[in-house]
Amino acid sequence: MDNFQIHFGHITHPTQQKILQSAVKIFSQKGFSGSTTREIAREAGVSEATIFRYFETKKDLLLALISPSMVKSITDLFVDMDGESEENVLKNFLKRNAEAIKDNQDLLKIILYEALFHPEIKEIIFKEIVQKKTRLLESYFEQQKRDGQFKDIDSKTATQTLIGMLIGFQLFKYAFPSQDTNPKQENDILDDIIRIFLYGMKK
Amino acid sequence: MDNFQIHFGHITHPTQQKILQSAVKIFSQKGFSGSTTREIAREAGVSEATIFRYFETKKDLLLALISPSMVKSITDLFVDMDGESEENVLKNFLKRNAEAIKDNQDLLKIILYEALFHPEIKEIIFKEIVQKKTRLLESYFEQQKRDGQFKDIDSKTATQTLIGMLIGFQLFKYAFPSQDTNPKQENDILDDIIRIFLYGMKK
Amino acid sequence: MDNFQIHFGHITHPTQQKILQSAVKIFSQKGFSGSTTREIAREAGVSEATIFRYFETKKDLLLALISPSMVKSITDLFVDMDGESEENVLKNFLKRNAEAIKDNQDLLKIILYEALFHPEIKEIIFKEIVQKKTRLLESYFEQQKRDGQFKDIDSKTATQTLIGMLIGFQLFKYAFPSQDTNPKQENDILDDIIRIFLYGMKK
Amino acid sequence: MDNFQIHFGHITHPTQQKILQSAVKIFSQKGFSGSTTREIAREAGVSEATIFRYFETKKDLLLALISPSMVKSITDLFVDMDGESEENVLKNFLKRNAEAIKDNQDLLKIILYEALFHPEIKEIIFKEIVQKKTRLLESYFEQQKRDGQFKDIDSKTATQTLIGMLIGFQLFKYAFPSQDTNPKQENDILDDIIRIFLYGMKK
DNA sequence: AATGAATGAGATTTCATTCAT
DNA sequence: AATGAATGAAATCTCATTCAT
Repeated sequence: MDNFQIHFGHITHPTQQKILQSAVKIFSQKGFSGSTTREIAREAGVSEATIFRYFETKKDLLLALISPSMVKSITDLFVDMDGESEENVLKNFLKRNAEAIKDNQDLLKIILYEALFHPEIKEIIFKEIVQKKTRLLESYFEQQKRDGQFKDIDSKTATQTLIGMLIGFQLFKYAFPSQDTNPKQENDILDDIIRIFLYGMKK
Repeated sequence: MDNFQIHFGHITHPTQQKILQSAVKIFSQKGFSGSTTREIAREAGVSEATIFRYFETKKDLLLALISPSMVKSITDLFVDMDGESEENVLKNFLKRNAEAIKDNQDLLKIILYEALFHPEIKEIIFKEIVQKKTRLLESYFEQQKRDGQFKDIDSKTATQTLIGMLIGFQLFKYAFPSQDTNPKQENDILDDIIRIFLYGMKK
Repeated sequence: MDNFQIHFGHITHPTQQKILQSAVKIFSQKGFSGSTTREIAREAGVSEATIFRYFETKKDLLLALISPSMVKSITDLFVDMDGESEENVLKNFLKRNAEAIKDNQDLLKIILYEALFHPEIKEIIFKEIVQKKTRLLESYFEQQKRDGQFKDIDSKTATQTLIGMLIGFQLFKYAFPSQDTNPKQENDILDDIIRIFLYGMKK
Repeated sequence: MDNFQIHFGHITHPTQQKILQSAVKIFSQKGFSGSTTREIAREAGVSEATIFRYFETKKDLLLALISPSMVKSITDLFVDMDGESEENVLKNFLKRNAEAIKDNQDLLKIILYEALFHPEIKEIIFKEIVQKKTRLLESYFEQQKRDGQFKDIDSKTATQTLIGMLIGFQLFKYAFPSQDTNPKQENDILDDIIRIFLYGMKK
């Protein structure tokens, strides 16, 4: 609805595409266990039997959504930290990530929440998302410290803090949207977040 | 297991207590939809019929865990912002919340996950947790700004940012615990987080 | 409600009385299989366990309501056919029966419905109600035929016909009461029924 | 068993037909609440799950039997009052109805008895059966009165009386069949009933 | 390639009944 | 005499999955 139509690049058959898209929609609304193959089939406009032609089990359907290649295609979009100033670098990073999150909110919702109960999903997240982002930021912070720009604050902590800020921003934006938690413009909020973080880090 | 035995203060009957505790354990491991009343009964050492003597439906069992009074008893523990210095005030706040989270991790996991799919739960969280913490922090920030201590950064944003930091900290601590994401001592990490935030906010 | 409080004469204990009365109420509203001992207990203001102190099984509770002595106490009220004229005799008969039905409608509803599914109840009805009424009427008709008052119509048929008329009257009165099926006064209707029957039978 | 195989005209699928027929059989033997879906499934030679493929709930299965269209198909068979003499007209009416009842006894048993506990069923009976028969007879009686054939007896009462007679006849025929309540031939009994009624009504 | 039909296994819920107090 | 607590057994209903076409 307020979501892009995800295209599952490595999947060829249009029926399979429809099923995957419907699964994203239903799973994100009701969770994996709370969804039925019947609903997904109905949403996709196919019979339940058809789902099982393409995916051996319901769990396989979930895992197809979260295949490493799938996750990679989301996270690889923005791997570089660039920009003319520190402020710009971080702002670019946050903004690109905010956009990637926005474009894939339903899928991310599924991934994050099902990770709680499926270790293999947690593993994928950790390897494909957490570690990558973490390393990227950590090495950036190390660089800045070496250049004498940043305080001597542990880079892991700084990384987790920044990611936490991003998550907090998303949380209030998506989880409690109508409740006017913050009337400011998204862009201004991101600017403020960066200000807090940067001035906190800078010498 | 790695969790305190929660005591549901307003519940009188020991059997009911056992059922609630078992429900917390099972729901937190498999999610509400993924759990069966049979498992909960087995865990509690009672028959399934006994569960339904105390809770009309499975959903009612979930809601009993998340009753406003329940949630209140968690969140009301620490309502004051106090301490001799700003640093101390914030550190106290974060630490107390970190402890409250630790003591109730299973229950919080359930609440956060199920809030996604049950609007009435989201409502409770919003009213009993988000709004309370938010207001507390916001008024503290407003005070600091008035006193000329803090920069003129939007208090809502500052609040969301600080909460995000806390969430980030928890996330890495609980979601990816074994993966040595951060070897530093918990206390030191909190100190660093506060340093970043405070120096970001201070004039 | 619109029903007398039946008193189960041979029952001594007040708790047992209450249970029987509640059973009549609930069974008549939902049928035997559709009622639960819980409802009956609640209605009687006792615990379910108490019901089973007085009645070994739920079925025994039903049978206690329909014990021959119970049924006898209803039907024996009016055993004579008397009156100064044929018209009066029949009218007295119909009226007394209409009253007996009115005073025991809930119990009769139960008896009639459950007779369908419990042969032992059907047996009781047949012996205690049908046969008695039937014999009474048949011998009256035989007498009238012998006296040259009535046509030579089979007495069994006449009996069944008259009873049918009474049932029809009751049916419209109780089954479709609000639907204004017949605005006339009850007494006038009975008069008309008797006129039809009597003029049909008389030579 | 002693019943025609009802064909549910508007239902297409043979499995659904089998289920409906089995439901008629079981419900008529044990009542709705006293029957289990397991028995019905066994009788129909399908799994319980299959029943719920065709009928969302057990109650829906009951209501499908008593759908207005179903009831209509029974009662619409005989709507005309015709014949050369009054005697013939009434005899035709009673006979046709007696036949319709015979052909659908199990279903009628269900309808009549469940109407006691399910207002929506009572409603259907009233609209589809009672009102139709009632109107038909009432207008016939009005006509006869206008033609000077019948006494000035209230037409509603006359109608209820005649219907009562028919019910009485059926009752003794079906409810106490083996007990030799009436050894006369069915046809003769109907003749007698009509004689009583007609001579009761005629001027 | 797609599906209508069917179901086994199991989930939730109900309910008559027991029993210790 | 009465009941709160508990439950075995069964009832209704669900759902992922299979299979013949």
